[in-house]
Amino acid sequence: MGLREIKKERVRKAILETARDMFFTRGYDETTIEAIAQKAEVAVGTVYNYFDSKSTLILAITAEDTSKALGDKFHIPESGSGLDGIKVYVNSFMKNLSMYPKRLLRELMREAWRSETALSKGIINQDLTLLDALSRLLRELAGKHKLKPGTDIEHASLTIYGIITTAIMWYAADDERTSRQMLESLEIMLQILFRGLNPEGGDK
Amino acid sequence: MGLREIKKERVRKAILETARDMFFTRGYDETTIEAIAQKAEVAVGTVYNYFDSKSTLILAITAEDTSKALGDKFHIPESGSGLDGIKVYVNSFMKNLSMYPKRLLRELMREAWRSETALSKGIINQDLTLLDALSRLLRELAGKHKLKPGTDIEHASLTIYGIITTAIMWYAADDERTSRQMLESLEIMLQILFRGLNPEGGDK
DNA sequence: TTTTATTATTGAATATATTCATGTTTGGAG
DNA sequence: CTCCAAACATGAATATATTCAATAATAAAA
Repeated sequence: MGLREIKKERVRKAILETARDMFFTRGYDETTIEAIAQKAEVAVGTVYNYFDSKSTLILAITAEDTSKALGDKFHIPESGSGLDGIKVYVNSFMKNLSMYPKRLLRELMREAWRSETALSKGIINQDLTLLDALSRLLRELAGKHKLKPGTDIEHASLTIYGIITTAIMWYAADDERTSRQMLESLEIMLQILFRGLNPEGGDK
Repeated sequence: MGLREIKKERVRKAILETARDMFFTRGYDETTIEAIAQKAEVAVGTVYNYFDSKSTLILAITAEDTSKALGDKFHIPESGSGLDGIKVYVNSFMKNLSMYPKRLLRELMREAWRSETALSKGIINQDLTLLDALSRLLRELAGKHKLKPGTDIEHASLTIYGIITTAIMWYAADDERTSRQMLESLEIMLQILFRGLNPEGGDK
């Protein structure tokens, strides 16, 4: 790696860390690009050489966090129902989330919808990691006969994903709501999903 | 109503309709407040006398649509499962949504997260209508013994709400996805929810 | 009708993300 | 070592949401 590359890495990291710091303490809206540039000791234009936009910056920061949080730790307990398997997984995801100030979480939700084609970037993309992990998990559960046979795995993952997303959204939207409360209602919703809503208990 | 009131109504309506028009044709980001003001024949400042911000404008417009769409038409078919009841309801909600250009939908999702306390305004608020309607619906279904006894109605509504929201988000995020596809996968997800994921078919 | 107070309108001023023409640095070729 | 092209950095210029002090219109009082 030449000097040029090294410098580039250094500058990139400086911008990223500075931005992260300021976003977490002051919030996204209150942090101007100019302030970031100043603290990172580069020009405004330089920030834009490294990141297409302010929202790219925050997305880059959080994407890194997410992939770290989801990366390793998900073990399915040998005993226990499918629900237990999911819960273990979801917990580490949520623990990561609760590190974020709510304000920032909201600003993040907002910015995630910014990219012209949201699918390729934005929140959806970050969530592809989650969705993917979920479907791997479900497939594994199905293999262990812990899922109703014939279940459409892709859609089941998407359903769980939707439930998780909803829990997060309500958590983020309401300053009063604690992460414990979020986890509790998430658990109830997952229970409902596993039990089903039909009265007979069977297929119907 | 004095002249003042009448004028006020007229101006408000002019701004709203002009904005609606431009948002739908050019998109939110491409429509400047100045352009709206010009077309509505008022000054920029006047727009701000009526609406706190640009995002307030789009939210006002869509909130109106939503409440219209949800207002009346939801009949629960006498025969049929609980799932059928939900589907009828969800369909009119979705029909309304598919009137929006995707671009605008995305911009809307974004702006909905803007208000400082998202719960009191924003998307969550619009959705309170939906959520409320869902829980009334579920309560009615429970009364008719079309729901598994002992189900936590509030959380069940929230679960369905989450599934709907997810379907909408994926629809909005992906230009390729048709509203038919959205409805199809929504239906599958609801089916999964009603059947449950546990293998035994029962409570477990 | 004239005067006064309240309410509404106005557009220039402000703040900030983003662009871009210009200048500077770097790694390597001769 | 000198010079060149490519890569990088810079900050003034641009665009646009939002604010606000000044002006105008309206309703009520005299």
